[in-house]
Amino acid sequence: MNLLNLDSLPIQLRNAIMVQSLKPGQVLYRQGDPAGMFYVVEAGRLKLVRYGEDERTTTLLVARSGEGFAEVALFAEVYPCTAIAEIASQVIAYPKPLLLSALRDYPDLAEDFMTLLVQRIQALQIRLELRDIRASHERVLRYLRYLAQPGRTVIRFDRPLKDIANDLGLTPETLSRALTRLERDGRISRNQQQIILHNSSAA
Amino acid sequence: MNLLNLDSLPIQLRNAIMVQSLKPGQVLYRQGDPAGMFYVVEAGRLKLVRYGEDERTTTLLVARSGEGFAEVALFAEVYPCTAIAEIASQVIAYPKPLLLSALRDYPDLAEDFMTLLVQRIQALQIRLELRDIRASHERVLRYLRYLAQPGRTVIRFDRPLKDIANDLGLTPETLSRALTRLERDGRISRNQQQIILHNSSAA
DNA sequence: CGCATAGTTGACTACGCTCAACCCTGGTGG
DNA sequence: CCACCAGGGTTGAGCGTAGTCAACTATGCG
Repeated sequence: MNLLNLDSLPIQLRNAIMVQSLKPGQVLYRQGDPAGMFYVVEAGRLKLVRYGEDERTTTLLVARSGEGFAEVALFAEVYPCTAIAEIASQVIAYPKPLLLSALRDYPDLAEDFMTLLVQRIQALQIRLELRDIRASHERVLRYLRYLAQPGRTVIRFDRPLKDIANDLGLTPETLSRALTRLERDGRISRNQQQIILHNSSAA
Repeated sequence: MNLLNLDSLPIQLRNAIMVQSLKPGQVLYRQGDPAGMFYVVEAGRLKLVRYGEDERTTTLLVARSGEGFAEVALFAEVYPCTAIAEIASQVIAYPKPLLLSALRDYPDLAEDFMTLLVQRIQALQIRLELRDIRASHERVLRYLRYLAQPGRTVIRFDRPLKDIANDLGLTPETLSRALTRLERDGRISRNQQQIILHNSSAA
């Protein structure tokens, strides 16, 4: 039983899910809206952002095809962040009360969900750890190594560098300079959208 | 049923728990050790730190009396961080396989555990959001407001400022200067270990 | 073809880090 | 009981680096 595998779900939950299509830039739900659904990305890409005061925005998560999000909403009254489609996307919506009762009734499903939560925790911890690296080029390098699949050394960004800069807590200019510096120092190579890591223990 | 309330636990789990005492500075488990236990702080205070390369350390969590930790270990082979007692402490240890099977058997317990995981996610998100605030004094102010109980305006630190500085991604010097600046600007007052927030919507 | 946006590069600024000295407190031992 | 010491906290001076603002290029889309 798996949240991402529709056929494996209990029938009453399976029957209650809905599919929703989103245009690029479309908002799925807003920070502060009553929390009614849990979502899984069927296709496309969404981002979850929190708006602080004075224009600052923090991207809490980028959810890609096959990934779930809004898990926090199951245990809260309102959504703590805003979900926006970065590109055209389809999402599957699970009504909160039904999913909650399914989690009570099916330990397999609950275990699956807990695994999701734990992975989320680990991802956040890694991002936090990244922020402790002061030097921008070192931070970027660590980020790249984290992105690279173990063993592989090539990375292709599927979203604008300026968004990645924001995730890393840098300005686009600083990220750009960090990348050129890493290239100058021979730590990476770049051709068009592709980045190749060099000579390093890819963590 | 509640993880933190021993009497509410199923009997086979209740019988398996162990209490352990720790001296200040003592290590409970180390990053990389095989993950065998989940813990709850009975008394005292522990910190969970990750060691990066070149001396950097990230404090992932400070667990106080009544709080659980090492939840990630239930879904991993090894502990991803090191747990150290900051002061003399007692912890309750739950053997991983027993707790896992209890989570399967008792939906109430599982729900309780999921709530814990979600709270952890939210806390990490808040810390990440804090890091997006560049100006040190604004970051510190937000942190203070976050620490203050809703409605209350007085904060008492129970651990050294240098540790707090590290949590905030600042040096002790910068934190010190940020606090004096906030005081100079009338945003806070200080007397000995106590800080009072002023004139603000305490978020 | 023109516009909007992303990315890059440059010059300047500003803020946090580093290193250093100093104060203060608490603990220890003579 | 006091002298000494260790560690935390504060303050100062100087430096380095990321941010800011600006100009310019490249790319994609209408």
